[in-house]
Amino acid sequence: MKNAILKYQDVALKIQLMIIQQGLAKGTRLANIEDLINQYGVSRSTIMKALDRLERSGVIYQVQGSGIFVRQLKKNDHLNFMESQGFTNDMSKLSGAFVVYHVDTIKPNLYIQEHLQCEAHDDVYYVKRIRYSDGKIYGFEQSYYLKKLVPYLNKEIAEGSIFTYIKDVCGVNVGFSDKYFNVIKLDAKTAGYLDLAENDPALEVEEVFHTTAGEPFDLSRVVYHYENTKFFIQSHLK
Amino acid sequence: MKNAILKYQDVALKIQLMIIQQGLAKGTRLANIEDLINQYGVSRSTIMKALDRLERSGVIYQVQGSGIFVRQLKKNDHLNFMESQGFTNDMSKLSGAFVVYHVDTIKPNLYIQEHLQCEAHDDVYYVKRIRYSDGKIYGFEQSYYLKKLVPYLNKEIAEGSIFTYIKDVCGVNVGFSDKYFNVIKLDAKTAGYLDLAENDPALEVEEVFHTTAGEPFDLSRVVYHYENTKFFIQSHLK
DNA sequence: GAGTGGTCTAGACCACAAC
DNA sequence: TTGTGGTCTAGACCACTCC
Repeated sequence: MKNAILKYQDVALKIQLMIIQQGLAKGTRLANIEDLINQYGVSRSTIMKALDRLERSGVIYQVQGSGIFVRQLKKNDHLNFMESQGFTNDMSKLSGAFVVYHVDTIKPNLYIQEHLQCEAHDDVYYVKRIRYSDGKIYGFEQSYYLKKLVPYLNKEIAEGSIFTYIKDVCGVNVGFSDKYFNVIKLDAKTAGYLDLAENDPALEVEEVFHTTAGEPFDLSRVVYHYENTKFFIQSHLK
Repeated sequence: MKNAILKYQDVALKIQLMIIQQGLAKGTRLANIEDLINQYGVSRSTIMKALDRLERSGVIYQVQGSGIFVRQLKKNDHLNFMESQGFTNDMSKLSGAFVVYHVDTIKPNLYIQEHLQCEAHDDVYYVKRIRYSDGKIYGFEQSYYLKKLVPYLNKEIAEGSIFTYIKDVCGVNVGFSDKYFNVIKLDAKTAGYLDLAENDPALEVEEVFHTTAGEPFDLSRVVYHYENTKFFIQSHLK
């Protein structure tokens, strides 16, 4: 038995739902903290924590001495770069699918060993696939999963959300990730996968995912199609 | 008189400093919360808030039931994509400089009006400049600042950190930003600024900065040199 | 000055990890 | 079972905005 409902998560969810359902426009002022306390029957700190979460996820912004306001500008044609997990992210809403080329068990080379903090004899799942959506190619992914933490994987699973599987079935708790990215000119082979020409531009993203316990379990490299993918990040500098 | 030292900021800073000064490696366990409370003479909540900040900025990670550990993997050749403000960001450490082409007062077109939520008659500063560092071109920036909030700007100021100026001199409190980006093929003109060829790849980042009060004050478009810039983000999915 | 968000405290209790 | 981080409370007081 895990995941008891935390009050601040519950409150955050309800406030967000309320904003969406009522279709509140950007800049709309919400109830003040005192009212929220009474409305949800929780302590001030709990409300503050809920609001903190909503603020960091870009739903609201708080202005000291003034109020709490709706932020909310969702560009549906842009991918949320912070919430992309390996590949699955927002696109789950779309009608997309994967074409899976490989799901193999391999021995990691030095580069993979270093990033996954494992030994040469440890088994690693190698997944190679392409993400489609609405008939468009979004990107080409090569991923390495530590078998120690992800004991089983096959083509069928890789045709859906691997992360959902990893979390729900393997019981892996995803904690944090390091994301490195840069722009490249495509080589002939990768261009072929993306249905683009050699030397066409692309965004190359390499990411290492860690469990909440700090163990790396997935090294992922995604090359995104430059015409079919746009990204956004809502950041908070306060 | 503003910016009284907040305890949680102070504690966060001291812990981070300690990690750096002692050169603690990734995975090193820190003192437990009880000890931190005694060590810094503050309440549990204050410690927790300090740790929360450090966790979100990628310095540490906390594992329930186990401890607090150093995260810290700074790739110095990568720019922190979350902390890049218009342009200034981490590079401030470098020996870099700007070449400023324009600092003009203009009337905003419809596109700018919409993003800065202003009227056609409002004055806007238009800044066009290039970022150099170690003899390399990092990127080409075009920025629009609302004169209402940034009453003065000139070429000399634009040769340094505009954001530092805006914060310290104009008293603008930077709150949050919306960042949109994608990969493009360079047009001839922009390629010229970056010392690249037409159709070479580039990362195009458009960002709208808001004050803590939620007012947009800067619309910025930066095109980064694909060979000279790499980025990283340390994210927290918990 | 009234109203609103932000900081800080002390302490109870819960959830998870390691032994 | 013990230790450790995480949640939640009630309440005092501070900092800022707006009238």
